[in-house]
Amino acid sequence: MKENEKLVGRCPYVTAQKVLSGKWSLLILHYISEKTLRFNELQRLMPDLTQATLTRQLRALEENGLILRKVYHQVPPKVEYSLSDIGIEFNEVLEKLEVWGKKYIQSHFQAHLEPDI
Amino acid sequence: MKENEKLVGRCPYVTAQKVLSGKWSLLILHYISEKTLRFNELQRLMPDLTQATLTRQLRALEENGLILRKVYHQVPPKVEYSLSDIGIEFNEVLEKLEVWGKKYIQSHFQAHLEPDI
DNA sequence: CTGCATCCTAGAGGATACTG
DNA sequence: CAGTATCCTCTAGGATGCAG
Repeated sequence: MKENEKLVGRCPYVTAQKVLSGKWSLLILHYISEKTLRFNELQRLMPDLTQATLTRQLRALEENGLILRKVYHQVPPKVEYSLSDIGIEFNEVLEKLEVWGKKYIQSHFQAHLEPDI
Repeated sequence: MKENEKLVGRCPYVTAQKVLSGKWSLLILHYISEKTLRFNELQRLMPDLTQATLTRQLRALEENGLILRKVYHQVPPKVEYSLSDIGIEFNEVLEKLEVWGKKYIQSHFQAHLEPDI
């Protein structure tokens, strides 16, 4: 689980893989890319994550420099998440990924399902 | 670890995340996208994976329909890996990802290191 | 509202040895 | 050459409860 560490920071693919390893990272980035969001807004958008997990994923993305965390010191607390510069650049990837993901779903899940989320 | 299963096949991001969850999947796809490769060629390109791990990653990519596995029944055996149709389409993502990954590395790893792999 | 602390489990992936 | 078969460790992430 640690043998690719030496490639992080050198190989763009290994580095990207590492940064995006969170199970929900792509979805979170997608939502935040559309609009700055508060913690509970993200929760409502993704009811399948627990609070603890959402927190961890957000921390990881923040530590990796993809998102910004702005805290309003007030009661009750308010925290907003937005994309960093490099996070904004990731939109290019996200767009291609969405297109590809839809094609993939079309070709692998032929059943009629509810619309995308 | 199973709570996003219901979104696989519906949400392109969750689906993509799942398909690409292997630690080496992006790198493997990158190499195969350039050229059909044999098992031992992949091994030599990525000396950090053990045989067992490489096999598992390839199996996963094959099961997810991204790569093709062609077996030549001869002695010694010969197996070639190449991209499937949907795998070829993934090149669009890969290209953007590589560009972004390099930018990310530039902005986060300022030290002078050996060239990319 | 936005977390952190704790516990727990599944499974990814590394190491090593063996095989048709 | 291209794998299996084991074993073992580690950590991501789910569940739940508490807190400023």
